[in-house]
Amino acid sequence: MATGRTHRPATRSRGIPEATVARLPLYLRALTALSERSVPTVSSEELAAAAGVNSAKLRKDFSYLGSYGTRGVGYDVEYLVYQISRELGLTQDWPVVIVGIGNLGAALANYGGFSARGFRVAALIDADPAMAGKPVAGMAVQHTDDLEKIIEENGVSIGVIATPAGAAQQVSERLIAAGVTSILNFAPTVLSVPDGVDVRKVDLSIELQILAFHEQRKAGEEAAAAAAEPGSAAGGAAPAAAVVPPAGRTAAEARKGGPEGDVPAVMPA
Amino acid sequence: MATGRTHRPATRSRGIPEATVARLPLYLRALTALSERSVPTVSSEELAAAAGVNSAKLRKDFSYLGSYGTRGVGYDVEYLVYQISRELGLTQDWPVVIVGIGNLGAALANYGGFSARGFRVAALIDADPAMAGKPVAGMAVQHTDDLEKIIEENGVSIGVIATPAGAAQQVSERLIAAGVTSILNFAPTVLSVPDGVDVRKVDLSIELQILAFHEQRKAGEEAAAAAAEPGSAAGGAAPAAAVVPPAGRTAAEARKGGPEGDVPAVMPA
DNA sequence: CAATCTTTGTGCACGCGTTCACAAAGGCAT
DNA sequence: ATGCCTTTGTGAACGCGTGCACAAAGATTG
Repeated sequence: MATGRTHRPATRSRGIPEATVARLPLYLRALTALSERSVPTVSSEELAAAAGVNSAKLRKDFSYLGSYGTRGVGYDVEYLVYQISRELGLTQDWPVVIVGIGNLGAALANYGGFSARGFRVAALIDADPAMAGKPVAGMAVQHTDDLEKIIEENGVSIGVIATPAGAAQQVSERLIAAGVTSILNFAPTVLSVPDGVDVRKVDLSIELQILAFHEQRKAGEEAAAAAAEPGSAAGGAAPAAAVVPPAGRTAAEARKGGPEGDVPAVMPA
Repeated sequence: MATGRTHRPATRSRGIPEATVARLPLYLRALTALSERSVPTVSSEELAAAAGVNSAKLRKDFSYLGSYGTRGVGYDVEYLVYQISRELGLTQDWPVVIVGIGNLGAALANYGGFSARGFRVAALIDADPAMAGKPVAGMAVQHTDDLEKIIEENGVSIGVIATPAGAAQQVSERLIAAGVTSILNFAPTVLSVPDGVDVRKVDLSIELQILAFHEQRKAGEEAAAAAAEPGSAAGGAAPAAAVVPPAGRTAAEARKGGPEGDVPAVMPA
């Protein structure tokens, strides 16, 4: 979603499209489930359904990895699990540090999804001296002062930032200076990082806002449809305070008409 | 990222590209920061830098909303904040429910990002009877039995799923049946939902795996570079257990060669 | 009022990702 | 061994998103 830069064209061969890489974990999860049920083989159609994608897309994705299927039969589940794991680099151990042990950081530390699949939480780091030494998820929280030492001693190359927004940029700089080259950022800020460092962003607030947009659009369409056909019921859920704008062009007008004084102070932070 | 279907072409006019919608919250955040600093206007260049995007892209994004800028000057911050808020539907109140009050659910309930920006946590719901009544983030957890009632009474149209993977599909079905039309899914599962329901997915494990892929690729390139120029230092961070594969074509060979017996049991769940 | 300078809004081209549709490949039954 | 049937792997077309580059628009200065 938010990888800082396009990856340098060097070593362009072997280039697996970014979109494909993003789907490999999905396939892997579906395959793991099949593997646990001892299913020996799957067709692209079945696996695609399980992963929630188009079967043609899945086949094309796999074609970037090599020719792993058997025509007329499908894919060997175990073999594919191994190949994708290897491709994603999950056959090796990835120590990660979590910086910022607040609500979210603690939840992440406790989250099973980390420890599974080759990721090992090497350290929990927080700037609050009161947190230092306190156990979270069975591990003592360490102070930010030791960040560099921790990174280097554990050979950490992946960092997770769960600090408040204000601290995130500085933390990222320290992580990077200490050797981290991949960052998963939960803080609601845009991190600016040097080339060669990958940043992925997880932002709850943004996701919700995108949903709100679609929600509003649905409500608008529904209102328009209801206006056209007033007899029918309201359909889905009625929005709470359905301040549905007159549903239509009103955007383009109004603008520039009112002075800037009419702008209500919208939302705190 | 994971919106189920392309949105129906009906009411295609006004159609703001999905990619643009996804960036609007970013712009809004940057604008809000400027607004707090009482900055009256911004150029596309400045704002783009703050949001971490290309300025041409930003201008094109804004052009979908209308012509809100003043040539030679830039954009009026307050006015733009209002316009984007309205476009995203943030001028109205969106009650949300969080289902699954475990580690993550509790952290989400406490997370400030929800209450800000027009989203109000209407209820916390959990299937564990022992949780019922317990206060989390200053709010009593309610039992799943009352899910439908809660949704309807509060006019909730956005649901957040933070349950274990096994429960997610069923929860989503109940939410949808009760009237929810947008879901933010934190459970590591593919939800299958009817048309007209938007699903967005946040999956920590997937994000980490994507980072691992790039990490591995960087390590491989670095090893290749080091091989070519053995005198230089290792550059960035040395991967922990650098089981760097012979760095090259090895993928295409080996396959089909070994029997399926050599596949190690990779990762638990 | 005219000239200059800044910044927007957008036409255009390019590249990536998705999807269709089908030939090639392999298993399986007869 | 031969033919049929299933499923893969991929060529090709299409559409979306991105970024360049520039003309139009407005402010500002003399």
